[in-house]
Amino acid sequence: MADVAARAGVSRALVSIVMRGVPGASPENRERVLRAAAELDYHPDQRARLLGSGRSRTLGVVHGLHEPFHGDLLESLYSAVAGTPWRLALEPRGRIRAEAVAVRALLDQRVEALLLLGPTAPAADLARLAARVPVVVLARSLRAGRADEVGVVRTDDEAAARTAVEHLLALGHRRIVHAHGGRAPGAAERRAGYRRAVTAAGLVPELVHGPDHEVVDDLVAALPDAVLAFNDEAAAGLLHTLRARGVAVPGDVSVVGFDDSSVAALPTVSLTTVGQDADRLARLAVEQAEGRVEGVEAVQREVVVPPRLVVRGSTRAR
Amino acid sequence: MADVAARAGVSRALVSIVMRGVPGASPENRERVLRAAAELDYHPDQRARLLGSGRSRTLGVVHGLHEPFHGDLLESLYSAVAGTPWRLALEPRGRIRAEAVAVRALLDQRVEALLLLGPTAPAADLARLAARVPVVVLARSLRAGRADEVGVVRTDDEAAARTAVEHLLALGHRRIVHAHGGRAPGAAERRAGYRRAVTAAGLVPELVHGPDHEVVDDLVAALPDAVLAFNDEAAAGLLHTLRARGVAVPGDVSVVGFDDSSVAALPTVSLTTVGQDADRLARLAVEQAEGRVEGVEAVQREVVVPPRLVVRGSTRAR
DNA sequence: TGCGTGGCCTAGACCGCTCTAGTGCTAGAC
DNA sequence: GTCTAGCACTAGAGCGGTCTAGGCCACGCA
Repeated sequence: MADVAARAGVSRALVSIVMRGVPGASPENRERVLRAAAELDYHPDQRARLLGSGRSRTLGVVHGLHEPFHGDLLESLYSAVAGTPWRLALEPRGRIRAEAVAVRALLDQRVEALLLLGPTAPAADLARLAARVPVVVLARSLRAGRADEVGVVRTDDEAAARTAVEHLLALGHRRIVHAHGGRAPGAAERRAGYRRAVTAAGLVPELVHGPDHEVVDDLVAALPDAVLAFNDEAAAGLLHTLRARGVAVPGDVSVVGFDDSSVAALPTVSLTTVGQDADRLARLAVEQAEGRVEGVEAVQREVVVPPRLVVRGSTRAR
Repeated sequence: MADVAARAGVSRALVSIVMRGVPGASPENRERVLRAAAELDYHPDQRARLLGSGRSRTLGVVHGLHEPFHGDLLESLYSAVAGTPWRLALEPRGRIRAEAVAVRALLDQRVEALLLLGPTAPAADLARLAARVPVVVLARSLRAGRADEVGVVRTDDEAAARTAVEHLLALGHRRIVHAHGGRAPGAAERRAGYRRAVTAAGLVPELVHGPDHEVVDDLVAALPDAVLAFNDEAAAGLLHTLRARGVAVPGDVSVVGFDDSSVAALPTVSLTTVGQDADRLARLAVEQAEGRVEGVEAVQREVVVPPRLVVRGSTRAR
């Protein structure tokens, strides 16, 4: 920085002003400083910059290494912070790296808020964490009351199931089976949405747990009009197994998945699915984090985002 | 830090000594400082710490957001740096975030070396980058001479193809077709390995490009003993298509993939595949980066890691 | 002429650490 | 009894920025 100042014939303070892009420098000097910086290939040290200004302007993100949807969310988070003064610091968790380690690393970097993607920690731990730093949880629901200080941004799983059922009903299907996800996150909401939508149509809910061999046997024996799987992996597995047994999809039976993961988009799979709106989730999460950092009063505790139906080749009218 | 020093009744310098875990403090004072730190929930500011010591002790990692294998590599990288003084800084690249942006962000953090996972930049750019900071490329090969300053750690793709062919030969298969990957990274090496191994066994190489519909038609019409696909996705697609057409895998034909990705491990897929040794790649990459940072003379330019055959349910003896 | 006023610029404190160059003290060597 | 060595500890100068307070210099206006 001193070198740039010397070369441009100004003080270090003026270099700082120019590099930050704030008013307070004449056009000539601004130009001169920028040229000197370019010639010396000078780029301000991010760490020093953040240290000097009292704050870090950094949102810490904890994501799972082996969850494809987190990749989508991260992509959307980066576009959500583009153009804002915020930057993102990533710390992954995985098989050998615990969530707590990732959080600790972010706190040691003095991030101003934490964005936790599908956190595994119990609600009580999250509440304790939220007492020290603003926390926004993405892609996981948290019972109200347990952790009121924690912000939540999530997809409306119940609406997602309802949307899927309504799509199938619109195609003329009547007997719609739900292969549910047991105790997986979101599974309960999806079951509820399924039940409600099916019942509302005057039909009877039929639930089976995950598509294992026996379940598939039963399905093949008494083929329903459509199957609503718990997620895309389950749906894809089901789809392949059914086809291997000579059942045409979507000819004989329609299949719907959840998540709009990359599996669903594969040409050989081409799965109709209900996806999460990653862009919107990300944008809302950043806004929520920002609001909490600034101490805005009116920050909602929980924001629920409607899902998006993606129609592909695994569903067809009766 | 001053608060901790005051509470423990020592100087800030001694707190620094204790927090860094270096010798120079009496057991009593060490204990006292640690207790004070715990009571105040004091954790040193990472940025200030790195700023103060001239160096950052940080390896910058650029990874793709939508590449599952990078998740495995990251996991291995974190275990490779555990216990060393190094930390990792992640910057992802994706559809909207260019590799150059990620690299710039890492340089602004003053990382001491760059670990690029499957970089997309041309070799010339990498060479230019390597002139400014030590660079190690993972999971991509780089022609020698083009970028001698760039370190490379990669899997031996040729050996991988050879290993796969030898596995199939050992099972008694004779007519082995390779559905190759065209100009994808590593595809050329895999073709070469396939050709060499097949020819060495006195057989004739048969190459087809990717498993599209016509190719599958041809395969079904004149069923070979085994098919070696270019990667797991292609292999899984092939597997499903063949089964849907009534061809038993591995009963009628064996299928082998590449990469040992998560697809291959799915119970419904259960693909025999040749995988990359992520742990070893990661360890070697960290060592190489470390060597380059320390200016060790004897750093190899390219390190090639042998692949690992993972036998699952898609291959069977004739 | 005197007096704000605002734009441009600089000196220097400060952010929260590390690290060098000491100081003071005890103990062993001669 | 003096020297030296080594240990425990501290003062204070950085690290590379930001930011506050203030200086200087037109310029407009009474």
